[in-house]
Amino acid sequence: MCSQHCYQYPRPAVTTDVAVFTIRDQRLQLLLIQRAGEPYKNRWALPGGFLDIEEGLEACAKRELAEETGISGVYLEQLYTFGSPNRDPRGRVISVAYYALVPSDRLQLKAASDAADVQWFALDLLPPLAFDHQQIVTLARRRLAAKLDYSTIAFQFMPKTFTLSELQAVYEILINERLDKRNFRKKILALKEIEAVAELRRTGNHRPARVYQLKNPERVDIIK
Amino acid sequence: MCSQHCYQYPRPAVTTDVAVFTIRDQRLQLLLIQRAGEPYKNRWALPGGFLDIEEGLEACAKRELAEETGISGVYLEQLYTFGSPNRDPRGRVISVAYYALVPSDRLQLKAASDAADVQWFALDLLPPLAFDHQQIVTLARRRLAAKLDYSTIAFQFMPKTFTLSELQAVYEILINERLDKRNFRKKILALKEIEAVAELRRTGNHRPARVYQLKNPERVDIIK
DNA sequence: TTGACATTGTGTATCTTTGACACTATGGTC
DNA sequence: GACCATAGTGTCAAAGATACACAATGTCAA
Repeated sequence: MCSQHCYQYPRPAVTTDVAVFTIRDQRLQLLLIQRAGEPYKNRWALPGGFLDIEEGLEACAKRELAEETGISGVYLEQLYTFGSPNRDPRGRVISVAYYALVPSDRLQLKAASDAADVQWFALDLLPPLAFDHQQIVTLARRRLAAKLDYSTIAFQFMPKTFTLSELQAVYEILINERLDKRNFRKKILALKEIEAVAELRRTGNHRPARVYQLKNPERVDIIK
Repeated sequence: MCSQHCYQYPRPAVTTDVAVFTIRDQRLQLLLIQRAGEPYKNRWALPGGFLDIEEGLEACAKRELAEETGISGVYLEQLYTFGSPNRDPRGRVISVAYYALVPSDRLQLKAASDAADVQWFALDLLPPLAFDHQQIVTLARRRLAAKLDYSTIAFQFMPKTFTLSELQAVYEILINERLDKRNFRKKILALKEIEAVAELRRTGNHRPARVYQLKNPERVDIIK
């Protein structure tokens, strides 16, 4: 018996999956959802799902991300396409993987109803993941590290306004290394990507910090 | 009436396409095939075709490349996945694009029978291409240019053995700029990726050149 | 055989970039 | 007003990148 959609040759199913990173509690963290159904029931997995037939790939990634986690309007970039014949026990499934970066002031996940099954995890304490999702995460982490060196991608983790110390903390977490304050500020300001705003930020009993914002918040530039 | 393969939800077709580059006649060139059937009949297009249901993505790219052009055993890397809903008039088709680099001593294409429809084109003199293939080519060219700076990818254009002058000529073509001979040699030799072989190369009435080969011919290293 | 030719192969000096390093400025709190 | 905590600032040295010119070698022809 035939289902509704029939083709002369067999076709793989196509999904998108998204590795969503943020910086939370001074750590690089990844957003996972707990699978409700088979296969890999109850395992944690990347948000994602099947491509609608009339929908662009990036649109699918954005839609699934919004539906499953409530996140939208964040930096999103295609990562790699995974298509091992055996990566999904249900049959042939091609996954176009994306990664996304969420600023630390946008961590609120979707409505409490099923918030239990959406959760941030520190990247070095991930639970076992469904499918080949660990592979996707590893590749995304590598790409992120590489792009730090030659692009302004790290700015995508920042809220609209931030201090240079906050920015430095983000870089330090991402590369897992301490940086020299003076050299860091020199290098960042030389990029001419950020500008000071009028306001100062006072947090605690010490000198307040200047506050900066991106000149082109959406844009990620290739530098050097 | 149903064809043989039926699914509950509609599925896109999945193809791979490959942008194959080489250096020929002192120019960067691209391999194209002329389409025999509709759509875009008689237009030039990238080699590629539909994914077999049991076949890995890279395997598909390699198979199509071998079938359509006779080329195999060359450097091949996944580039990007294109999936605009309207990129193919036949319906929804996702294309996983690859790019490949062919050494200049392996330019012989497949058997003469249909050699007429497989041809090298200088990259700056491409005919109009089918589908969104021009977009794929443009992206591949950009990736290639970027990788020149931070990897040893250019070596993949070289035959097994080559002189430093030949290598320099390849770099000059790729970046479209003259390079200083002494600085170039210094930088290349510092990579420790190539070693001299015993032989010398004599071509013309002048001093013969030392001949080098890659220490790890398959490998492309990230440098710096 | 020797001189002209064409290309190979080599070193140094300068400039630019990167990295190391420590103290003063400012506002809050007691 | 003294103490505390973090913000903010400049210089010197090392390393890396760039500019630059001539001697070495084999072929060919006279």
